[in-house]
Formats: sequence, C-alpha cells, structure tokens
Amino acid sequence: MPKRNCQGQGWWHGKFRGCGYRLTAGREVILDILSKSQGHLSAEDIYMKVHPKYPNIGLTTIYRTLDVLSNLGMVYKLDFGDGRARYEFAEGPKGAHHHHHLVCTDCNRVVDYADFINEEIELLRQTEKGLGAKYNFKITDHVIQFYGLCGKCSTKK
Amino acid sequence: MPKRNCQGQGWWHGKFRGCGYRLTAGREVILDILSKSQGHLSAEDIYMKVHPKYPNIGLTTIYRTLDVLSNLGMVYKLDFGDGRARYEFAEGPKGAHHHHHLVCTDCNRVVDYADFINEEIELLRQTEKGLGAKYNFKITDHVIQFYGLCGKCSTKK
DNA sequence: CTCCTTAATGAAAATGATTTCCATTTCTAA
DNA sequence: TTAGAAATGGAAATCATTTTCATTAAGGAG
Repeated sequence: MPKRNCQGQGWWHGKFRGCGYRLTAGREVILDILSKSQGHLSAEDIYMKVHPKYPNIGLTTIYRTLDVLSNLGMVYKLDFGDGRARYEFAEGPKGAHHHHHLVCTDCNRVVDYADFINEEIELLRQTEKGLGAKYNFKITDHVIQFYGLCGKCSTKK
Repeated sequence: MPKRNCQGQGWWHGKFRGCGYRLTAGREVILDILSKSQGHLSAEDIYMKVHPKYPNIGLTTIYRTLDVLSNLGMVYKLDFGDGRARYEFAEGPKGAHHHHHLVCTDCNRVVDYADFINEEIELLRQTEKGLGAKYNFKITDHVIQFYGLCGKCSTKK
C-alpha cells in the first residue's frame, strides 16, 4: 500500500508514473468518467457509470483509485455530511480552485457558488495565516459550507 | 418516533415538557455530563462517562437522547470528518454561539478559535444573505473548518 | 393515589459506507 | 524472460449509527 506524498509537481499526464503509480486501464476509465461528469459523484455513482462498460472493475477498485487520485490532487474528496463522500475532478493544480457549497439538508442538492468568493478567499487567507501562527498549525485545507432548505424543499412543507 | 420541531422558544427547564418530550432520568444524566464537560464528546465518550454511574443506560439511548437534544437546540452536533459525530453543549439559544474549528488531520485534535471571528461573522452574514436570495435557499447553518497539522504532528514526521 | 395511554428504553440485529484480506493477475525494470 | 512490486476483485471485516421489538416507566386523567 503505497503512501507517497506527491502533490504539486507537474500536471496530469506523467503524474502517475512520476509518483510511482501505474496508470492502469481501470484508473483511466475512472478518471475519464470523473473528468466528463459535472457535479459531485459518490463512489457508487462512479461504479454505476463504469460498470456497464467495464463490468470487471469492482467497487473496491473505485475506492482505491479515488484514494490515489485524491492523494495526487487530481480529485477533491468532499463531505456534505450525509455519510457518503463525493468526488470532484480537479480542473487544475491543487489550491487553484475553491469549492464552497450550499447544501439542502432535505433533498441533499448541492450548489457550487462563486459569489462572494473573492472576499471569502481574502478573509480565509488572512485567517489561515493568523490561526496557523497563533496555534502553530500547518493549515492545508478548509471547508466552508452553508446548510439550509432549497426553494422546493422549503415550500413543500 | 416524535418529529417535533420546537426550536427557539423558552430555554432549558420546561423545554422538554413544552415540546412534548419526557424529562427522564437518562436524559438528565446525559445533559448533566454534557453541560459539565468541556470540548467535543462523541456518543461513545458520553457513554463511557455515563456508564460507571448508570450502567443500565445503553448506547442506543445515548444516541436517541443526543438526537432529541440536538433537535431542541440544546446541543450542537459537529462533524470533523473522521466518521464520528461530536456533541457540544449549547450554552445559550441557538445561533448565539459560533463554533469554528481548526482540526489536526493527524491526531484529530480540535481547536475552537475565536480569533477573526468578528470579521468572519460579518462576512458570513453578508454571504448568507446574498446566497439565500440568489439561490432561493433558507440558510439555517454553516460550517467553517480549517484542516492541517498541529505543531506536534508536523514535527514528528 | 391509581390507571392508562404513549413515549422511552435496552439488547440484539440490521444497515451501509468504507476497508481489509488474500489469492491472483499485471506491470516494469533489469 | 523473469523476479519483485503493484494492482485487482470478491468476500469478509469494520464501525458508527439505526432499527426492531418486547418491556418499562412517565405523567395526565379520573
């Protein structure tokens, strides 16, 4: 079980090899699905999309591959608090993309928002710096999420 | 299984009765433990503290009680991404207290921070308002968490 | 104070996402 | 080609949380 830490080097092609991972058929398929899908897919969502074409790729491999991709920074692993992780293809090098979400606690719909992002990022940068110094933390990531009821769910009650 | 929504009324005593819940011995014990403990306890942590004195209170009851308390707004349910929920006694009415955290991804230590809180809260207020209007969401909660390595964990590597 | 309805309880079983095990297959570098 | 390391899939294991179900207890009515 390799535990390499190989983030922030080159990009995409050759990244696997460069980090000592093998770019297998299964991994390419999963990466392909992810790069073509919009939104946030669970491991099982991915399995469902992969299975019809490649029935010999098991759910275990999906999980393992997602773990590798996440380590490589090619995929973000997201937690919306409903007990199942979601994965999102990373369009560029880690850190370039901010993923802030608005989650409906009733239907689990997720909105990726980009509004207010600039102010947020600026505040985050400062806070991260300040907190890191004060509490001696090496901060690597953050989560900002708003929870509530979406239009449909709040009217249907 | 009652599903009452009874937040934001009176406070503490009489809250149970007022919402149609019974104030049982088990619930009082759990509430007592929570109010006296500093920090974030998991269901099992609470079970461990309760069990010596009240060995007849089962883990199931802990879970059920935490659910009720959380519904009543007397306890916050927190998710630090390690697959087990933590609970924190709510010192006052819901919304009065902001709980922002700094989490070590290695040892799971959690720092509650209050620095930068004012700027954060102000930005949150604006963002919440703006997002709620734009995406027609009734926003009720938010999560802000920073992840990284604490001093100990980043040096021991 | 006692009765009665209904909520609350505990133990054990079920759930469901994720991991681990292990025997087999596939790469890859020499 | 060939040995050694990685990757794989299926089944079994994990582990926090929930559900089931038969039993107990709370608390309002009388």
